[in-house]
Amino acid sequence: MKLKDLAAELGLSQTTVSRALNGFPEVNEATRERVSEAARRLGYRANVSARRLATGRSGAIGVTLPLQRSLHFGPHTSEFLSGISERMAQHDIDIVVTPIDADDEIPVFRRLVASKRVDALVLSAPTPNDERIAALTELGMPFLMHGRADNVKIPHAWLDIDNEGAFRRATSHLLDLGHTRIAMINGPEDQTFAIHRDRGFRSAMLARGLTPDPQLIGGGRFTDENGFRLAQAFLERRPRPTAFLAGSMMTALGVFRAIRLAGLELGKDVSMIAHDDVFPYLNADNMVPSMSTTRSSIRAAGARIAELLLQMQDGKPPGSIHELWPVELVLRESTGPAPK
Amino acid sequence: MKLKDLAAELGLSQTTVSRALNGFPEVNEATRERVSEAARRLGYRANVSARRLATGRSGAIGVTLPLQRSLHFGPHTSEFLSGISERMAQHDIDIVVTPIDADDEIPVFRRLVASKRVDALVLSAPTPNDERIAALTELGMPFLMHGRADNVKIPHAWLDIDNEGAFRRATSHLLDLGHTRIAMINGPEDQTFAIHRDRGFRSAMLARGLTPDPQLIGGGRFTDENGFRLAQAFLERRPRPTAFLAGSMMTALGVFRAIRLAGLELGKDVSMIAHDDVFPYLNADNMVPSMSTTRSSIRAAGARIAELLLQMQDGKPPGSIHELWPVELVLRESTGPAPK
DNA sequence: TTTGCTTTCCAAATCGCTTTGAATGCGGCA
DNA sequence: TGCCGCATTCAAAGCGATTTGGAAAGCAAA
Repeated sequence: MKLKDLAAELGLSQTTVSRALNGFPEVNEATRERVSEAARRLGYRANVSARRLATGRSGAIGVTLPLQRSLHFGPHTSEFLSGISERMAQHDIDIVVTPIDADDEIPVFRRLVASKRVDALVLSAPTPNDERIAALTELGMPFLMHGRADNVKIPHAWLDIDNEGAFRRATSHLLDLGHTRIAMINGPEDQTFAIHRDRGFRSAMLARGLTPDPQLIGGGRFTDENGFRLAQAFLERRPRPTAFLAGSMMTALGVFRAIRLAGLELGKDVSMIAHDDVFPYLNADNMVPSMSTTRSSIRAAGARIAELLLQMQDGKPPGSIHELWPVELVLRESTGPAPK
Repeated sequence: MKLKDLAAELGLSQTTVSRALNGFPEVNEATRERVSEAARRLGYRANVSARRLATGRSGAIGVTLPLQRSLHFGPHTSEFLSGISERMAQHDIDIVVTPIDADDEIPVFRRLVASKRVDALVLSAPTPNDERIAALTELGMPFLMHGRADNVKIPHAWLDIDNEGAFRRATSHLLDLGHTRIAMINGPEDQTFAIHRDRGFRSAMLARGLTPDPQLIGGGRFTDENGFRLAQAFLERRPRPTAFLAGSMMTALGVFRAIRLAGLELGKDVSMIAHDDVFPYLNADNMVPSMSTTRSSIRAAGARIAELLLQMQDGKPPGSIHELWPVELVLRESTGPAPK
């Protein structure tokens, strides 16, 4: 069943049928109704390839799946994709996942652009001087950055959460509770979100006249293993830290284990605040003790990114799209007053 | 830069250029070389929409992202997608993720088919009488099931892991260690993989003349919360179970917590074997105690599925594609002899 | 009746590729 | 010389939509 058939069936021209279905004003309402009804009845759907060729737009947006970085992007993927795709499906826009080696991103972009495979891209995990921004801008490929690159002057769209503010507040709270030896288990050092968190942590400490102990700061992948190793090392220092900041729920699990293994009790001997991206399968509320977190739904971010991309397609200039989301601080049982 | 331009640049016809680039035999090697060189130099890439329209194939395969089921599919997504997409990228085939409400899958399939958006689909999480199989077969849309539907006679392609065998072996091993009160924390009861695991568990028990205690069997989502709740309830029974089988690493985390909270030691007072899909961010080896697992890489499954889909596109009949992967039993510290 | 607008619909061009069917050049053979 | 077969190359016809530039019909005003 193609447009031609449908038009023949209705005794109308392809033009009219096409316009009727695509909501053009110059077609009689009665005709439009008749056309839609027939389309529904006969199960007609426009061949997307043909439409894409004719309109010059691919009707798809690309989401890069960084293979190397997948170690820390991993568990986030499904939530993020769900958020984006649910919204896009309503607009009949495809989500194409494109695996990318961190090594040769730019050539891949070049190919994507040349083949007109996607109308826009969603990038993740920016570094401070992220060179992808310049590359894509030059190639004329619209994109939205999930996160922020710090030092890039080129105007571009981004959506980020307030990592710095979140960790400043979390740190301040721990300081309020009397903790002074606070350990920080951050993410990969080259990522801006980790840098921002570090900045928030430090500024809160400095505001109280405290200097963060570099021996109590670690970074790396968001794996439980990494959390465990770092926490274990930190706990061996004397005086030992009385509180932990963890960059993700995965690392928090590892820290948790290290604390227990050291014979300490979380929420009493040691406090912890972890960042929570709100995974449905790993709930901070249901841990024992329940985990205090800085919370921001990555799924919601995905949905919003979809919305913003749609606006960009409608002509909204990328340079005007900057969203910085506040992060909730949710206090639960894993934080308590510093032991005397 | 389009085909026409490239052809003009070279002083050749579009036909020849197209054939040269697509590896047809009837073009002179010298010409082909000249064409490829020019294409490379000028950064030519075929417009995918045009190609798709001309060939009638979409050059994309769809991966359904079940929104409801995402609770247990969630953490697997990125690994699975990476596996598929890495392989497909080499063939210039897009991976389109399609969010699907469990409620109205069939209409979505119908639309997918009508719009010729994808050439094939990957389905996940089958139920015993999975009605998607009949629907897609009728619609003429090729697909590959990740998992198996039990009672469906229609020939179709699938790749599954030997859940029954895995859990039979795991159970047998626990029995060998002297455990007889074994608790089982399975997945969602309507899913075949959960049913198969249950079957493996029961058959191993029955083979030793033991009847599984229905009070020690639970199912549900693969969340740490669910694992925790069920394990806690099971541990309150008397006599209490001395061993656990957990359906996923997420539930295992919950079970772990419940065991600890009950003042018991994993690997000594209580044993556990969990199923491990090999997430890079949650490593059974690095837990304390390290976790004995039934292990099967979901990423490898994704890669293989991509391979099989390619074979299907080359004409291999779906009914001939059935792969049942063995599952490793990896013994670590979480399993020990049953306490006296 | 003619003219000038709307409203509604249409024929044909176009998007950039693949593919069919035919043409060209050339050496070999009768 | 003339014909055949082979290796190459080409012109043009699709693929199925959108879109441009009218055209026909209906109606009001001149």
